[in-house]
Amino acid sequence: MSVSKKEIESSVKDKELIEIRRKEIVNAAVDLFVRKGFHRTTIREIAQKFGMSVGTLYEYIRTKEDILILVCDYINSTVRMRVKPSVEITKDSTRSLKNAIETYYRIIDELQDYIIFLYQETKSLSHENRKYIFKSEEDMTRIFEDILKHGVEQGSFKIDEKNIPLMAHNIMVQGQMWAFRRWALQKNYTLERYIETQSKSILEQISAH
Amino acid sequence: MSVSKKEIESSVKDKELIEIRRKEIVNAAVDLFVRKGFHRTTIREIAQKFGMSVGTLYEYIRTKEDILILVCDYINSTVRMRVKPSVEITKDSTRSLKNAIETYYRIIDELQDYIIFLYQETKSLSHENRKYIFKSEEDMTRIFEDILKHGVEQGSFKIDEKNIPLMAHNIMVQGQMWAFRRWALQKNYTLERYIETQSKSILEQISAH
DNA sequence: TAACTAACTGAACGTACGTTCAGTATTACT
DNA sequence: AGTAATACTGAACGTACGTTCAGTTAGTTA
Repeated sequence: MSVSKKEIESSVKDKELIEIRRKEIVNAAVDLFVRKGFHRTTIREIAQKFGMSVGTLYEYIRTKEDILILVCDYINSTVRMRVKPSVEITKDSTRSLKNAIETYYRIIDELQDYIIFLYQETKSLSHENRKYIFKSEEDMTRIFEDILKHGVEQGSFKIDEKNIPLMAHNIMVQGQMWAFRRWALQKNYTLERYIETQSKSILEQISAH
Repeated sequence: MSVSKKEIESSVKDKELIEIRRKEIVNAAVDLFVRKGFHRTTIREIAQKFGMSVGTLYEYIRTKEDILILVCDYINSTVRMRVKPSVEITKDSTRSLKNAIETYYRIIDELQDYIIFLYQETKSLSHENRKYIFKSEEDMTRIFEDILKHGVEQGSFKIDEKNIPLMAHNIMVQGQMWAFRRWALQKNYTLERYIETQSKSILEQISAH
């Protein structure tokens, strides 16, 4: 689930309390970060938002960046946790893939503000912490890779072994695009149409004719 | 070319001098912004970088955001100015498209730091100014739309009229992805291979079999 | 009930940085 | 030469904000 949560230092001893308070922090921060951006949001606002004093807030984190890590981590695991259970590798690879795409794209639509936030604020993280985010994204990519691989083995898809990761990235980015290009896409297409069209053209590329 | 340059107020009268000084400002700022991000770069650094005093700098802009506008605008027109002359609509639509994709993707590779910067800092612009950036991006999209349209008319491509803009966006984003997913892609593929594979799968989707 | 500890408070600290402004240098005009 | 206008300078201003810390509250132990 969460990758880095446990690695952020805190001066509070009670592990359970840390868990609770950090959830409160994240809940308050996500909202503000997404609306105003990381830099424009102040510690004071975050603390105020859920009725905690600034001093106490600092008992649960070391720096403002820690909050950003918590938030990025939270967003990532939210997406992943929502995608994973609805994805299944069945015998009908085409159906599996279509289903995975639809699920993922719908979740992106729902969480589009979060997705855009990740695109924009990842760079505010230190090198070390950015790696966690990338890793998490690679995990997601692997979900699609697995479906593709399975389809190739079954003979439903025809993709050069070496290009499977690339294809997986394409599928993901074409979903995320729905969020970060919404100014163009959501003016001209409905989500349903978008999913349908993109699915079709993805399948066209890989189906073994 | 530049969209907003002329609309930023300046207390200096000499139009030509404004042009010159702003070029200096942009040159200094682009570099710093790309390396350190907009927020982390200070006015002082920018001024110092090309040996101008802070006071004078402020004769040519009103706020720090003005510099960001100038820089975003500069990056956009750089990309556009480099793509446009090498794109041509010939009788051989397939060749035209392949050529346009290769040109665009190579430029992205060269300017990848700039592309990533645009993705990340556009949000720091006010709503009004963001529209300029989007508009500029739509101009680029239209280049690809035109090639696609032409190919459809000629019978080389088979795309539903309504999906041409979407296809154009796909082509562009699959290029930009080379920059903002470099942590995954550039580890596993060379630029040449990337261009080849992506071109092929794009053409596969749209060629009239 | 005294002593100790853990959790919490918010005023105070320090500083970094965008912006201004009083003053200087340079050029143009009369 | 004297005046005015334009371009330039950088110290000074103000403030916003991340972080700290001396002190309070509440709970636990003995």
